[in-house]
Amino acid sequence: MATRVGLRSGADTLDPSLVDVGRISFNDGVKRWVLHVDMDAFFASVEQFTRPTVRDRAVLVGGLGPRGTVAGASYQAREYGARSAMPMSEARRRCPVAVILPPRFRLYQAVSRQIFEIVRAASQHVEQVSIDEAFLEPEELTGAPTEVVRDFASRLRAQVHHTVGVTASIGAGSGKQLAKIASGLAKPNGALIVPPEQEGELLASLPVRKLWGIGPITESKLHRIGVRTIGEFAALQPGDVISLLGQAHGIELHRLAQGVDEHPVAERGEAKQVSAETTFDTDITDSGKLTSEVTGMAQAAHRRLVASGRAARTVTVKARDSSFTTISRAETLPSATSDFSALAAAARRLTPVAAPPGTPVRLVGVSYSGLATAEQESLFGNPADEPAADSLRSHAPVETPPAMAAPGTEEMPAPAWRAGDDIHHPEWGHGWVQGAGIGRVTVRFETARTGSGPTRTFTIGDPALSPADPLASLG
DNA sequence: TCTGGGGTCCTAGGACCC
DNA sequence: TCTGGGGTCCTAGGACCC
Repeated sequence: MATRVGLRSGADTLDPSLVDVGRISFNDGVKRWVLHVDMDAFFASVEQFTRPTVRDRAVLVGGLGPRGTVAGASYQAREYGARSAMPMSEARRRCPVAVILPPRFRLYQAVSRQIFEIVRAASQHVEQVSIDEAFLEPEELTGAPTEVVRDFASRLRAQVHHTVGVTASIGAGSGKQLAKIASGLAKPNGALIVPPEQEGELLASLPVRKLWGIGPITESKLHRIGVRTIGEFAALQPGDVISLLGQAHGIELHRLAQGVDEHPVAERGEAKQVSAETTFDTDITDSGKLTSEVTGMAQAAHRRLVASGRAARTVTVKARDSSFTTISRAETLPSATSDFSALAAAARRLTPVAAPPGTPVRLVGVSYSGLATAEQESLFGNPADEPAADSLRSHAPVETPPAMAAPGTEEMPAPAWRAGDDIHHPEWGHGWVQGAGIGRVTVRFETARTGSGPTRTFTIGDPALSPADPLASLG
């Protein structure tokens, strides 16, 4: 059947449902197909691809400190019960054989960019949701039968895998909600195209938690009144939904549960906020230390603010105490600025308000919002607010970043290699640190293109070893 | 086993203006 | 002097997502 698509010969064989294929039409109830592309265990998969030795092994990507959590777990690690967002200590307990690797976000970003180039080439309408997820609404699929969508999805998956070396799963349905649910069900390395006539049944049988927008709190509210499936939720009276979940949120979720989902696939705008935060290995009480950490976060967020060519009007400082209570305090400036000293000064003013002196603090963060483009800053900024010397000051670091202020290192030591670090050796090429023991470091020399490579052990201070760019591990 | 870091959107209340 | 209603801006917190 599908092979006849587009053929115009033999008028008697024309099937109206096929004639529409490939025609651009967004009108009159012709069924739209929304696809959701989701990379499988993205961070862990990129690690497995670029470090062939761990390709078939349990891999946990995440913070190595005492308060680290799992950012990515390979499917092998998931078999042991390790999961994303789980404390790393718990994940290691469940999966002692796992290889633990610190995240290499720049590498994931680079791979992500390649993936979405492919995706954008396949569809005019793309909405990137995160580093590893996107919705598509390819015009050529409007009104297409299921098999045509299936072919499209399998070509796209093959292309992604061939180009970047990691697998994607794809779900498709009449709206974003169903496409997302379908991709989840298709994982790993699969595709699920939900025909229109099966959507209702599929949706109704799923637990409410699967609905996009229902988290642990809303789930337990629904459980309390005996509602466990999306079908049961859909059957509630609108009045009951509103009193339980609120007007806006409740009604929107209720419509989704009933299969009403007309959200367009649309590219997202620029970020509305830029932030940086850090959790300390042990709580901080010293206010001087706290202020310097806040300044460090102000600087980290400022780097990305400037990189995006923007200026901010509102500065927010967030502090979380030892009881996990989070307090935020904000200050809005007269006009948007990208001047570091002005932003950092506001952050420092807010610090004692968010974290009264003496409070044991486990996390601090700085966020910039009320963002304007840098041009808007110069257009609307009030010159009287900014002394002439400001342009000079803005380039001078206000304080030494905390990392460089670490004491007890008077003799300049060799680089402290950590497991997972990228390394270059003039003879052996690109490698990564498998282990760093007393005075020694073991390096595995391999990239995505080499296959599993050899290991060599060096003394820590070996001058032939130098830090390498993670992107080099793509080979 | 105590709970990361980057975001988005919504709500509610107070200040302020008309 | 009191009342009130609408609109906007700002702040703080919470739920949710990956």
